[in-house]
Amino acid sequence: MTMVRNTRQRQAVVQALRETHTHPDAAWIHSQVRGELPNISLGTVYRTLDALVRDGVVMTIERAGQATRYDYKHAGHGHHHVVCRSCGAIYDIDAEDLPTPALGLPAGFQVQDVRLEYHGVCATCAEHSEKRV
Amino acid sequence: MTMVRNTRQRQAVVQALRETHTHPDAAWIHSQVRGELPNISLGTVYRTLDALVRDGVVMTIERAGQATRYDYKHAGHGHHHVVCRSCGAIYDIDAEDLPTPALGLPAGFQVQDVRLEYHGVCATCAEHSEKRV
DNA sequence: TTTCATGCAAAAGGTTTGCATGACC
DNA sequence: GGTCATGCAAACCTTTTGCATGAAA
Repeated sequence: MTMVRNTRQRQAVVQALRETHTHPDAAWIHSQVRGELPNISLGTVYRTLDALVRDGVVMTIERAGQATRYDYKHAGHGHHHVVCRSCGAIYDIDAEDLPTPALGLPAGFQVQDVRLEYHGVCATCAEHSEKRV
Repeated sequence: MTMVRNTRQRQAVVQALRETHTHPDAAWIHSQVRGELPNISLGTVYRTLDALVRDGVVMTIERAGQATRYDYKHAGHGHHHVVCRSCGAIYDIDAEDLPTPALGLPAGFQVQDVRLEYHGVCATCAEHSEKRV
């Protein structure tokens, strides 16, 4: 059994994630939590986020060269993500028919997280690149 | 119209991606391509890969803190990915029933790529962590 | 010949880690 | 009191970028 201590730092990080409706990165969470705990370190934020991901409380949206974005898994609120490659905006879409079946998984693989992401260009960015031509 | 030059470096990167059945990262591709072009730089590999992703020829599998893995999109061979969080292994599963519908997308969003990923722990890693307890 | 890609090396982030200190149980 | 988390700062790794050179069209 993994022992997890209920520190004030951990509480603050969880609270910050719960309250926002955006998909913040570690630096944003850090600056946010500093309002309450001015001395909390970025390292602690990262360690806490890692633990939350391992516990299945939080999921990540990862993009090469960009900061990982974190998303609190509110109960009964399954959704997937739409990611704009141009500006990095992330939208939520409801997961009515989640594709959880996953036949053909490797033998013995234990699924912890299913992520469905639509990558492309949002309307605003598409307009801008049209104008540029 | 974007002008893309057909350089030997570009050819070599594409060939390396076509030939492998793994999901290599930029460093692996670099060392591989060096067999033919000993002076090719890692920067060029990255720039080429970026272009290939933009062109829709290649897709990425991204993990925070880990090197991005690249996957050549062989025609008529749609598949999704199974990612082991412990050892980083990536498996392919066929995309028989791809969840491409995506109702509820933001207005005007142009989808370029749909990625469905199953994250969890592979059989081998699960065994090892059991033994450790 | 003009333009774009390359190589090199340095810089820029983001994330992880070691260690002494402090907080939790 | 023992153990684990924290803060700090340095290290690490991946990826990006500036610039002079070289190769494609």
